[in-house]
Amino acid sequence: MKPAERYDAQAIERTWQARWEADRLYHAADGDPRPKWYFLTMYPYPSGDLHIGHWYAMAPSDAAARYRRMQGYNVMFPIGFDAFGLPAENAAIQHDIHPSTWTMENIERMRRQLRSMGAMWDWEREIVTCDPGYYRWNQWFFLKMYERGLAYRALAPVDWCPRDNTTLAREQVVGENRVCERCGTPVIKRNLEQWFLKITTYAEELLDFSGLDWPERVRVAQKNWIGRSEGVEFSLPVRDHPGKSFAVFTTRPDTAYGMTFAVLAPEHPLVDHLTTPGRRAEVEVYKFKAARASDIERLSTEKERDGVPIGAYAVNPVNGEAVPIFIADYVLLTYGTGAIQGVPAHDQRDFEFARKYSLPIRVVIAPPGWQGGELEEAYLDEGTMVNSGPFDGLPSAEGWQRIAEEMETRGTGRRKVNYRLHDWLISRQRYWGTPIPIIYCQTCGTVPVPDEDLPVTLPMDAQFMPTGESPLKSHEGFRKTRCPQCGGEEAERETDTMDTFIDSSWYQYRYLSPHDAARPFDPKAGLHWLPVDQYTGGIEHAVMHLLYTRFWTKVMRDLGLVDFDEPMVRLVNQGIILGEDSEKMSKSRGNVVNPDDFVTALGTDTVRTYLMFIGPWEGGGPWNSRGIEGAHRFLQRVWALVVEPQPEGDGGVAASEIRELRHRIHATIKRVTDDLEQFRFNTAISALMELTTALGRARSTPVGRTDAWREGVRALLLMLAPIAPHIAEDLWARWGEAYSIHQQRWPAYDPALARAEMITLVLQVDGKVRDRVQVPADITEEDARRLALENAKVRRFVDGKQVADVIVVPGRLVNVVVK
RNA sequence: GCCCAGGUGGCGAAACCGGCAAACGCGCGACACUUAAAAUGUCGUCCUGCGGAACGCAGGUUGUGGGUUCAACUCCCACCCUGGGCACCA
Repeated sequence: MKPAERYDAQAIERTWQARWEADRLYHAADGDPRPKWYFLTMYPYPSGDLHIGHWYAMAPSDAAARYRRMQGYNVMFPIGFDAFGLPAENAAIQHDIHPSTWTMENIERMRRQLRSMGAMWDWEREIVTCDPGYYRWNQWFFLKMYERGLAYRALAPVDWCPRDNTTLAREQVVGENRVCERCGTPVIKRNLEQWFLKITTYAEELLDFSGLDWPERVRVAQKNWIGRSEGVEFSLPVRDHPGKSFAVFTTRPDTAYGMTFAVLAPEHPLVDHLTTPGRRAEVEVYKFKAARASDIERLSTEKERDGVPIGAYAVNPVNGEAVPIFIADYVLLTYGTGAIQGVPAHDQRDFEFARKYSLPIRVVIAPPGWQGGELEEAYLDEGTMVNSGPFDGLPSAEGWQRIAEEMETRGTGRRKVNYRLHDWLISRQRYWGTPIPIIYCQTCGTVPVPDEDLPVTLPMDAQFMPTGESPLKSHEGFRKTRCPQCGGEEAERETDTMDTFIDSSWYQYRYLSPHDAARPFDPKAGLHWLPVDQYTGGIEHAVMHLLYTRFWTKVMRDLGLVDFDEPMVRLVNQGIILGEDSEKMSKSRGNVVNPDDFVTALGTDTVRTYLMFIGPWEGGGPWNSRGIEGAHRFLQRVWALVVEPQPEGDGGVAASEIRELRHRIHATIKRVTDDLEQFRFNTAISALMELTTALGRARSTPVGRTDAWREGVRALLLMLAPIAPHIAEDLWARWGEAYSIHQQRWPAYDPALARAEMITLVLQVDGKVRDRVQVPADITEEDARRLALENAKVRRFVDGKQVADVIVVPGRLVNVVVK
């Protein structure tokens, strides 16, 4: 007997990765006759190094894709890089390196690290979004939307650092007093002309998830984000200002008689017109304060409500009463009409506001048993209408409809569905992004860049240091241009760039034909591959990215580019991998796990196996450096099973022993198959561990020299292949099977063998376990009952008492109920 | 404040439809192999009490308190705690 070879993960992994790549093993051809399966995992941002979080997202995705492939599908599993964005620009400013250089160097490093994972990515389809060949299609889509009126320009506030003279992203505003992260200057709001995409056009359709196999939590988050509500929008004339009025939206028109004040958002355009001279100073101070606060601050319930009267009065259209107009920061310009009716008796916020400023609180919906006393808090439920003129005595639900009708008849209001969702603001005052393909001409106005002039390329020699403007604005060569319509010289390009969520809204289509110069994707390839069958990625993208890509696909459908409504049929979101201290990994906490260290020490297959074994994928959880040893030991035990010389020996094997082993094998195949279907990698691996132990025990007995045992090893390797692809491939070759294990069919189980012949029947008395007996699986109810009643241990607890009932659960237990 | 997810041994977890709570792994302990150690293998390992003890026997245990049921980690009600998200949404 020669000594067995040791498991040398590094050598095996290097060898097989090179071979797979040379053989283009994972290239997914468009014309393949097998059924297609488009498996997409969210592409990474090239931040520098492949983080353990990337591994946690991608290794199990790869295993699931490999499993699908073994099920007989032609699987496409592409990869690329989300290469535009703020971090590159920050790195550039800090380290005086060009964002492009920084990004491309990171991509190069991450490609190497990604390859070390041994995933079945089809690198021939790689995309990099900062490549003009990619982002020209961002521009093309933008222009299509512009043509159809889905892209428009409007004033919108941004967070602004008055010292650096620059727009700040939310993450660049820090601390409770909201200062610029670079210079510490308090941030203010500034209105800029910016581009929007009309996602609200699709609000109703985006609420429809039928036909989508998406997690409940994502559907709920998107529903809440869209925030549909039904109500009435009506107009309030302003007293002493003929012709002036403003609209309010309410979901409670039934409370209209209870309005005792009105509130405008501090940013409301009418505020300046209506404020009386005596109120102006106080109003200005309040407006400034509101502009300093973040929405989250303004919306905090901890904070006391405050506001300022502007000196003007609005007339309640239902009863002609004049009520004071306030501004208050709890009213947001971006929701509804940016103005509300103040009904303190029936809205808690208005109630607190009215208390603070001693405004009347008029009950118009009587709570049950109400005697006309003062309320302690707003009454929000339905009730009987009072103090409401002709509507007194009506149930409020009916009053809702009657008042709405009356407003519509008189032309002062109309029923309306309102959404919380705003249009998508896509302008960024940044350098490192897709230029917006628009030209402003002194003569022709806003002119789209003609198709043949695309792409509008991002100049590499721009000054991207913070100077106070969009970096492209100071690049004369870029900014100054000729009008494509009139040829005039007095034309300038748009200098803002696009939100990077645009890149990721349609990248799944670009993978189909990443080098196509004539169109965003090849429709023939699209017919074969689309839509995406399975999408995986982090739960943090539950709303924005996943809503934008749904919107984008609906627009593409309306442009005739695709013939389906939803981009991804199935979605699974993994949880977050935490540091060993169960805290979020961060450099400042010092709990960041570097996957490269473990890959070097134990091998990729061990890291992959451990990440999948650690717990349910959708839950996330803490990393444990000790626990990974267990995964490594498991792979070593599989290794030993195949590689170590088999002990010689003789001896008869009973048919029942063979049946027992084969039962184990087939039951395991069933379990692992079911688990992988549902992304339950942890329990799949524990089933494989149990099978490995069983095969290891049988190995040194006569059963270890039977076909049944060899069938078990073969099945074990096949089932291990998606999880630990290198060791499975290597052992497959050593076992004498033909290359490659990754082109084999997933093992099938025989249902008859997967079923157990004997089961453990649990015998209970009053729900307490008193004995367990081995019985044939097909024992009759009658036999089970008799067995229980005759059982000595059961009788000890039954004797002397009366049996009230005997419950038999076939195949599981018998419960004898006494008394 | 609201919404979502979750709370099970020393730790990560399992229990799929209401039917054996703790599979699998980590850690720990004992033993085997070894001159020794590492590695590997075997056995043990939720808590309490009673056994000299292998084997046992009895009771208890899934954040807390109730409820439904022959039977509850699982369903219902109330509460506490943790994590994530957010919108005072008129």
